[in-house]
Amino acid sequence: MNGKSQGGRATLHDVAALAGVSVATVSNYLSEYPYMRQSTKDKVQAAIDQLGYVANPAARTLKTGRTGLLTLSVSDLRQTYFAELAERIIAAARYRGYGVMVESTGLERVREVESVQSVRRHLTDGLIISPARMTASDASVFDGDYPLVMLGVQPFEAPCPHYLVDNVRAAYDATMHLVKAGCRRIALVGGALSGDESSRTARARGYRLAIEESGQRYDPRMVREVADWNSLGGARAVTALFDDGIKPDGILAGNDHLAFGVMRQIRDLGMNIPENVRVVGFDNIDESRYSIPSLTTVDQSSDAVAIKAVDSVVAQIESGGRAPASVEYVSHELVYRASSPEV
Amino acid sequence: MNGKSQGGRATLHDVAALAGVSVATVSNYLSEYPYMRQSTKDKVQAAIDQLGYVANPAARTLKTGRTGLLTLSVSDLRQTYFAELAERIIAAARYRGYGVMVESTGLERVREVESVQSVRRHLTDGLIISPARMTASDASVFDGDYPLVMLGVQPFEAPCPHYLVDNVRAAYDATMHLVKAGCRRIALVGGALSGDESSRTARARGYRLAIEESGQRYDPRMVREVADWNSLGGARAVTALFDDGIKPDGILAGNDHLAFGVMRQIRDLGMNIPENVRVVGFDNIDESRYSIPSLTTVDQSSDAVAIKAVDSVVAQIESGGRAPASVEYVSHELVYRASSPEV
DNA sequence: CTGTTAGCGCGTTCAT
DNA sequence: ATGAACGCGCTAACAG
Repeated sequence: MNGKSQGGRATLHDVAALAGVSVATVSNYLSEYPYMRQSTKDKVQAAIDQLGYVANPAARTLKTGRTGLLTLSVSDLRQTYFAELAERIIAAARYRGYGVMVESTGLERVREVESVQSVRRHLTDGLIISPARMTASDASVFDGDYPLVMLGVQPFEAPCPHYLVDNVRAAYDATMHLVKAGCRRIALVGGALSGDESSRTARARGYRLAIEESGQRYDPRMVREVADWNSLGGARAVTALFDDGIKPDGILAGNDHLAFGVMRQIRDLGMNIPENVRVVGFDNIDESRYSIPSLTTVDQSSDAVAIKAVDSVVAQIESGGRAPASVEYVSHELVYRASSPEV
Repeated sequence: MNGKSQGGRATLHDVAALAGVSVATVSNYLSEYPYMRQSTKDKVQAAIDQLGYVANPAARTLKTGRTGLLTLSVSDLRQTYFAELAERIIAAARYRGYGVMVESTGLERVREVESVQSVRRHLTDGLIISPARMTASDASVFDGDYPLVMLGVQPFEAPCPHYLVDNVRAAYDATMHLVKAGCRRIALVGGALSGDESSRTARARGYRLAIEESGQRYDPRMVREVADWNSLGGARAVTALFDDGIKPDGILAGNDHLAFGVMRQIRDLGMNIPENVRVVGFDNIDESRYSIPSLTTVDQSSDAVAIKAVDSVVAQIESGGRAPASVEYVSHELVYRASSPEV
């Protein structure tokens, strides 16, 4: 009862036996060990072909401690931003020879915490996580020296490399653009005035900064929180604004889906974009190029984020441990389109 | 130099040593072996807690042959349909105790074929794949008895359980709805008149069937192929139709994104939806509920697909092999909204 | 240049 | 009810 007979799967021993060499030789061949006679190589390759041999990754992992897998933990793949990010991270990982196990946590704190287990239990070699509900009190799950990269605004200091867009600055820039374009009553749809530090609160701060710096009066009623970040949420926020007697002439939306709804409602109220109301979104998702009108939006270069994140985890994996804490703001850029042309 | 000392990770031996029992006892405890003295259990648990012991999945995999992972292979997560499908498959797998490694193949045949390797090499326990570019000549990559589920229309017979929407029927139903609503010049944006069997060709057949059966003249110029399935592609197809002197009063789009672009262009040409032109989409993505006007579309119940797919692979994994070939059409349903109300 | 051997950490007999 | 010992398939020393 040798390896070959059970399960039909050939092992290194089977290959070695068939080729008439030792297992070490086969292993050497597979790791492209240079000092080998061509005739030996040929024999081994022939045996491999004949048996259809493929190495058992579990055995390799047990020996080397590497799985060749990364974990990506995001809150919801149905959010276009995350889908696009995941796509790019998978591509970047693939390019470096890694597979990606994707965890989706549905904005639930417990599941965010649980999603860390895959690395901690060594099911994967490293973790890229963009938590949305974890707080400083959960930070202990990041104890350890496993490779880790954090993405997005967080209410705590990440004990690892952390890549994010400067949301305060991005919202400031977007708001300033509206100011310069002549808007005097600028609303923020999807910001948050209070609560744990998040992209929502950061954007609200940037918005406020720009409003005050430009000498306009800051009015908290101009900032609308939205529960569901889809078009409907955006449309409803617009309705609420007008119902409250506030008539904005410029609207910054928390993401592009909200902006689509905002634009829809503006038009349904009989106003024109950008003539009566200018609209700016966040994320620059593919669809923002094709909306009516096409959407001016803040590009967060998720492509750059993906590459930086993967490069960093992979470097950590190869160096055998956690990299020191650091914060890097990836560049953002306002992409001008029809909903609020450059001035 | 016992296990504990290297890498800081506790092993079964460390736990056994600390608890003063043998490794087998600890293993028994972990597998909830019933015949055990309470005092022993307590000692073991105490040692586990003290050491923060977690089993090494690689060693377990080597022994049991199970990884607890599935592979999901789709063409592009940026396509909303796949993002939503992936989200649901991850949720269904999670519910059954499995993780999901996601492969994105970017509509490249080679990468689709490569994505099968993760199961074949036993990196994961089973594969759910929705290939878009593979042909019958690639079918040999599915040789073997590894757990496999196929999704979507394919130009070959899948050697495994296969779940898909009856695209011919769905397109037929959608087209018939337009016919019954009084449309006399119905166009198909995103169909394909020739080429390998795919959802595009199937939908074109269903469309044609309905047109001919309803006594209308079938005109191939009414079927527009589209390279990029986004709003812009849909808008351009509409422009092309009108440029060719064809003035449709009903348009069936290959997916919702195309439909959004179709609607945009219709409106930009000064026509109203649904008064002048009715529009129907495919997929029922979240956004279709919020568009202007909201979109009548074919729901493919990707939730049902996800659950069936995961249930099937898991059953195959647990039974130790490939399930026999079978084709199951999951139900589809026309969701009526403003772009073409029910008649 | 190639072969021998000792584990990686766990599950699982078989004794006791 | 518990322990001893082997082997899953592979890699990495080291020996020759």
